[in-house]
Amino acid sequence: MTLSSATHAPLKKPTEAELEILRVLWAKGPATVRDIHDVLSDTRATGYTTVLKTLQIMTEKGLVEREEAGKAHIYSPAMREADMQTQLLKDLSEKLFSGSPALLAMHALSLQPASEDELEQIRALIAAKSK
Amino acid sequence: MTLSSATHAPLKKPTEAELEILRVLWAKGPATVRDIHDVLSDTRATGYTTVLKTLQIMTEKGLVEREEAGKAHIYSPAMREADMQTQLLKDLSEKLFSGSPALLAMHALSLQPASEDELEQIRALIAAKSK
DNA sequence: ACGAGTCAACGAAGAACTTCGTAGATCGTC
DNA sequence: GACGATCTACGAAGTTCTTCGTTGACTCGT
Repeated sequence: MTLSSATHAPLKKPTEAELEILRVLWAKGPATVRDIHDVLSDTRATGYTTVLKTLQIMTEKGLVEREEAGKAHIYSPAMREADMQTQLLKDLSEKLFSGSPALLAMHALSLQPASEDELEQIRALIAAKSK
Repeated sequence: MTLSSATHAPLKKPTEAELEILRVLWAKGPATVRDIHDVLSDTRATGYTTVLKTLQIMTEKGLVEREEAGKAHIYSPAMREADMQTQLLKDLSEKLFSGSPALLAMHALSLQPASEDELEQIRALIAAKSK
């Protein structure tokens, strides 16, 4: 008995193409297929109906929500960017860092020169955590 | 003109099933199909030939290397776990953290209570960076 | 040397993902 | 009210991923 209310979709991991669309929506806010396609076609060659189809699938999956006002539908992300970040970080930490976000964070820190600002923020975070 | 030498495969992102197999190889070292299947079938129902087929594909992709000594072949990961961690972290940071591993790290740190040991290591890391 | 067990190779089927062509509905303008 | 532009919906094709059944080869013990 798989119960999942109509209001809350059971959250699914987005595919590559879906994530690209979500990024546009997070950056620009609610948008039509045309809006999204215009942004995406700056970077890569992509057909209008391809974007449309993907958005239809994303609606079924519950990744976006659609307002059907007027002729062109308006799409919004169903999840905040921060929540998606959390979800994918947890996923990656489970698959590749023994389920430890801290280990993951350490590896990420060792990757790149962080700015002094960033380092300061991290210090603050740690200070707060160690109490 | 796609040139790619026979020796160095151009490294490809592993799929879910492939990553599971790699995790076994990183944990146990070089192993046969039987070894890997035994480990995996503890967790989930999976057929022997499924594992075999996946390993054959992974060999083509250059994700694993195969030594054909005796009857059963012996597979090893083509990439160290740390390098895969780096690769996937960079990928995620580009897709979802404006290309900033530091931002990613901060988000990861905010996810979970880290142990005092971990916090100490992170402090050390930061100290080294800010010099 | 025969039979049971184990192995790699192959092919095929089904699912998910990506792409896009075509058709039909709708809106604005003249 | 008809034309052109724009939109959604639908379906189909191609690719990748996952799964596994079957086949033929090899090995070991008797």
